[in-house]
Amino acid sequence: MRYRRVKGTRDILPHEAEARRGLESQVHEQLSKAGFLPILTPTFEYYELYQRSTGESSDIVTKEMYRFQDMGGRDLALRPEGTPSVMRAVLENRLKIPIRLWYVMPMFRQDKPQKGRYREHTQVGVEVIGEAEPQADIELIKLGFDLFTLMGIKGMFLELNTIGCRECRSGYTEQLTGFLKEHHDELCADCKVRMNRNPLRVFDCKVASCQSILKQAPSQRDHLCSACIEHFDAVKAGLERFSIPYEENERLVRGLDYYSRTVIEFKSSTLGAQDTVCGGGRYDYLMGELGGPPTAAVGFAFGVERALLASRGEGIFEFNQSSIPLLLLPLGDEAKVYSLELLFKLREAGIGVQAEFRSGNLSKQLKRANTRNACKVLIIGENEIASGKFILRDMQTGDQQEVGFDELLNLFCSAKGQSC
RNA sequence: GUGGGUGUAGCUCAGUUGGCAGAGCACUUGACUGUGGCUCAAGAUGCCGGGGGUUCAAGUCCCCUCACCCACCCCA
Repeated sequence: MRYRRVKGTRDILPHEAEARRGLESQVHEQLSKAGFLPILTPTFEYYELYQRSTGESSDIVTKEMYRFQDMGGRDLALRPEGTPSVMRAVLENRLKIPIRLWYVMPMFRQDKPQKGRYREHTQVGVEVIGEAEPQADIELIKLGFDLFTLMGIKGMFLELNTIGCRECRSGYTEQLTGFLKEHHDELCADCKVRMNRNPLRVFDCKVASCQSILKQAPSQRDHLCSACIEHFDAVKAGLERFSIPYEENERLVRGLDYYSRTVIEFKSSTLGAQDTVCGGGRYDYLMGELGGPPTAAVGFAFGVERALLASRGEGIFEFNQSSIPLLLLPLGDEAKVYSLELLFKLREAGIGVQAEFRSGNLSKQLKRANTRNACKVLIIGENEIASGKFILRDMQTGDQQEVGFDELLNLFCSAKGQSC
C-alpha cells in the first residue's frame, strides 16, 4: 500500500461517524439545557499559550506537542487541549463573565499510540467560567455523571481529590520537597526530575520503591487551608446528597499545571491502560496567568473516542444499519433518463430516494436492491413509463402494487420516519 | 525511550517434520432474457509486510528491517 494514514491517526468510517453524530447531538442537547454555549477556536495557537497555561512541568508541553514554525517565523503548536484556547478566546474577545462554554474539537499530542490513545483525538470540553462556589463543581460533576450514564459508559467510576490553593500548596510543596530531598538517592530518575519541576507529580509515579517511600511523605490533607477544606467538604457533601458515587484518591493530581482545589477523573474499567474517559477540575488561576482579571473557573473534557470505546453497542448513539427507503430500478436506457427526473421530483417532496443507474435485467436489478439494503423499490420499465403507473415492491414481504406518482407521494409522506 | 505480540485473498483466519498458495465470508457470472433473498454450478482475487541468508526446495528455518497492535509511562 503506497499511501497510509499517519501513525496515531484514524479513519472514522461511516458507522462510527454516525455514532459520533449521535453522541454529539445528545451532548449538545444536554449542555444547552444547562446553559452552555458552543465555541470553536483555531486548531493551532502560539506555542507560548500552552507553555504558559498547560505548563512547563506537564508531559504535554515537554514532550507531546506538535510544534512548528510558519513561514512568518511564528512559533506555533497544534492544539493539545482545549482549555487554554477557550480562556484565551474569552479574554481576547472580551466575552462577558460569567459564561458557560462547550466545544467539540480535535486535539493533537505526539504520544506513542495504543488502545484509546491517538495522536489526533476529539474532546468534548465544558467550561464554567466565573463561578467560584462549590455548587458549580457539584453541578458540573453531576452533569458529567449524567452524560456518561446516558451514554452507557460501562464500568464507570469517579475519582476525586483536592490539590489546594496557592497559599496552602506552597507551604506543602516546600515540605514535600524537603522530604524528597532527604530520600533523593532512593527515588527513580523520573521522580528526581519531577521533584524540581512539580513535586506533586511524584505521586503519579508507579515505581514500587518510590511508592513505598511516598507512604511516609507528608500528606497534603494536613496542609489544606480552612477555605480549601471547606470547599472540598462542600463538594463531597453535594456528591453524596445527589447520590454520585466517588472514590477519594489522594494520588490524583492531574498532569496539567493550572489546576487548583477540585480535580476529577471519570474512568472506565473496560478501557485497559488508558482508562480515563474524562478529566477536569477547578482552575481559578488560569485566567490571571494569561494576563486577565482573576477569574474562578471549573471544567472538564472527555475523549470522544474513549467514550465510544467504553460504551460500544450500548447507550444513546446506536445507529441503524443504513438502508434505502426507496430505490428506483430503471430497465433500459430510456427508463434511466426517466428515473432521474422522477428521482429529483420525489426527493423534492422530501422522500429519501436513490436510483440504480447500472444496466441490467429485472432479476439483476432486484439482486442489487437486495445488496444495497433497499426497503422498497420502484420498477420503471417501458410499460410503466407509457402508463405512468409504476410497480412498487416491498423488498421484505414481496408485496407489489401499481402506483401513480401522486399515490407514491402519499404513501411515502404518510409513512415518513418509519423504517421498513 | 523500554518490553511483548502480530503481519498470508476485499474481510476473518488456517497453513503439519521445509515439498504445487488454502478455507469461510464477501465478490463476479450462469442456472433464471420483467421478479431479489434460498440452492446449485463455475470464476476472479495474492510481491505470504520488505531485504538478505541457509537449502535441490522457504509462507515455514536464521539475520536485518518496516508497519500495525498491546503494555510500561502519561493522559482524553
